Amino acid sequence: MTTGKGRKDLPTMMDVARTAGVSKSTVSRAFTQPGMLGAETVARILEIASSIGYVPNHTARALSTGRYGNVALVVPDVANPFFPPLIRAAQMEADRSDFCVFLGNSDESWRQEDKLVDRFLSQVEGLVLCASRLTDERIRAHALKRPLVLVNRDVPGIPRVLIDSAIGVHEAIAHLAELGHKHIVYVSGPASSWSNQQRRAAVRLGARQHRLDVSIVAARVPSYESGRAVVPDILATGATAAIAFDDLTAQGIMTGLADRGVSVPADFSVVGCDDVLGAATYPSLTTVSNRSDETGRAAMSLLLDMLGSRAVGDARVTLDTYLVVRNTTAPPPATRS
Amino acid sequence: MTTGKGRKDLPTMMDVARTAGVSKSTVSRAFTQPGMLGAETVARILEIASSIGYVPNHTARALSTGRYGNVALVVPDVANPFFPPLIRAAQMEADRSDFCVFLGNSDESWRQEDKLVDRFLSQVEGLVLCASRLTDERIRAHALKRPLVLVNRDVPGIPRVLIDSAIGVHEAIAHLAELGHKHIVYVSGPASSWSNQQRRAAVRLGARQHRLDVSIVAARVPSYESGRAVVPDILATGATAAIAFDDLTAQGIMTGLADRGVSVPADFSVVGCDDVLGAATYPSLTTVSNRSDETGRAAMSLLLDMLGSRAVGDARVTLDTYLVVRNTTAPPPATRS
DNA sequence: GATTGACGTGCAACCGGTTGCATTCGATAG
DNA sequence: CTATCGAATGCAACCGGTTGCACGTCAATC
Repeated sequence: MTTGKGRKDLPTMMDVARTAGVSKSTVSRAFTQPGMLGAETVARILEIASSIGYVPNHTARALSTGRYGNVALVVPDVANPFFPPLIRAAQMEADRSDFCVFLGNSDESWRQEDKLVDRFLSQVEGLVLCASRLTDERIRAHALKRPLVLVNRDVPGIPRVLIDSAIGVHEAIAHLAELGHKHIVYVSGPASSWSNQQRRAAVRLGARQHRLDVSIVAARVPSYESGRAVVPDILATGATAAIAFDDLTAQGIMTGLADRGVSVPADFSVVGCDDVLGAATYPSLTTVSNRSDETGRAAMSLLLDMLGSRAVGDARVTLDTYLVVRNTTAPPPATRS
Repeated sequence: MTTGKGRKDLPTMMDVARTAGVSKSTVSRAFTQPGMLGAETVARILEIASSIGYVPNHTARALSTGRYGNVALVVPDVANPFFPPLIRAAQMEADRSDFCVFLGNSDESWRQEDKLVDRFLSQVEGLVLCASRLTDERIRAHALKRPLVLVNRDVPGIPRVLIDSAIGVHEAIAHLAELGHKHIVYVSGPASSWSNQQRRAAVRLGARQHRLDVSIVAARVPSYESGRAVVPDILATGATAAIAFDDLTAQGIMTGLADRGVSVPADFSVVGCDDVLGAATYPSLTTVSNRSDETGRAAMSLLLDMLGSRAVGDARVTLDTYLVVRNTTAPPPATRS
């Protein structure tokens, strides 16, 4: 009655061999090098195998060949909407090559991440670390043991895939400048984030080129709440438009503005980053889109290339971003009428 | 220069044994049954081990013990916002017991799901299948080989964790009735979905109890777009409030209503399901919340219990839902002064 | 002083595959 | 008729651990 247990006794290669009247080796070869065997032998073995529900044991195979057929993917927070599309794409890419993927959630902690990597090391052929919290040193140490690909983390010598926000941010600034804005504000994310640093720099540069004033307001963590919380600071700058570190922050800002009777985009323009919300906000959010799915796919693909012994050298893939104009940007109030 | 390769040669147990001047077995025991060895022997071995960077090989251990230390988690779509919190919670729960988790994305296809399960079988101790697309028969077959827990899928005899929307939906209806609504509409999701069937039934029952008229409008797939698309149908029913299959659909409906100049909640009330958007919409969405994270935790916990040989019998865990009132519900226009 | 037992450790088989090498056998060549 | 060769298959070692059992040592017991 109990449903527990029932494990272990999966049929083994010996079971197949015995009922087929051949040796273990032959069964093995029937699966791995059918060409080496007689055609009808192979057919018979496969037939028997599937009839008794035999599936080669991944673990045993891995032990003897060293080819685990597994890879690991580690992210800081599965629930952060930026990651699911990335995870999904990486997943499917690995699947195309019949790899199984371990998922690790570092919970924003380098200790946890280090623990996970160690746990994974002995059963994967390679790993992808997203926005890793580890030190360069630890990353290099791990990369010595197994092929490693980084996402949004730039460590020279380690293959990495980076989302280059510069282009999209420049487009956003050009867009705002064209609408007539003269003073904008960048609402920054975590100081330690590579992406944040890059975006802030891009805003500064872009603003200079378009002769816009730029203020910086710090939202400690990237979230809806913190976006909502910094609205007073934003309004205090006198700016007429904001570029937020990410969409969640932008959305919080929109709510905060609405609470104060500031209408978007009539009175104030808002631009997000990451495009994780699609057109789902109201008004729908103008944002810098970055194809996080493509990022995941590229990283996994790069890793698989390394596993295929195709040397990738000091790969540094960057992915472009682009502005998606929706309905939260408009000319500043002063320009009207 | 190339960063590829560098795999394999992780230090082995023999390496440690050799430099420690002991046998393989002793090293093994130093890790698994330290109490059986001399205290200083253990200390020395562990010291040497960490100094040469030795970590026990998960795969080899699994092969000889049959305890893989891995579990698999399969979902139809990682990118569906309902799943990430669930995945995250299941992840962390497994981690507490030092289990690694494989993530599988069935891509809404039973073939893909079946393939993944077979791939996982030989390297996991058990698996959690979320909203499985497999037939009862296949599920039972797999459950024979490895402990299996289902989420939002009700197969008698197989342990399962189900989100019971009934309570939350009833609360929602009571809430709408109290506000003075007389005619509501349920915007349904996929016909094949267990959750959808349950929610629709709950709406029907609740409406009867509160003597409300209820119409059903079908949104084929649960998405922002389809929600937006069915707005004309919704308005055609003459209802003054809608309960949507999920939050994405609800959000699409809100946008569709706004496009037509129908103001929420002044002219029309909207209630979502799943609470995946938090308070991030504007106006913030009243919704039936369901703690998908707790669902993931419970399912993984149940699986681990089974692995611990604690028989769980024909477990059928149901999780309650509850209404979260935010700003998309208000009295119907007619009721107002 | 011999017996007993606890303790610490080594030996070797085993988990379920893979693979280099040896073996068998029929066919073709000489 | 025999030497040769290639195709098909078996043997056994190995991957890196785990674990039942045997062995040796030393102290407590009679």
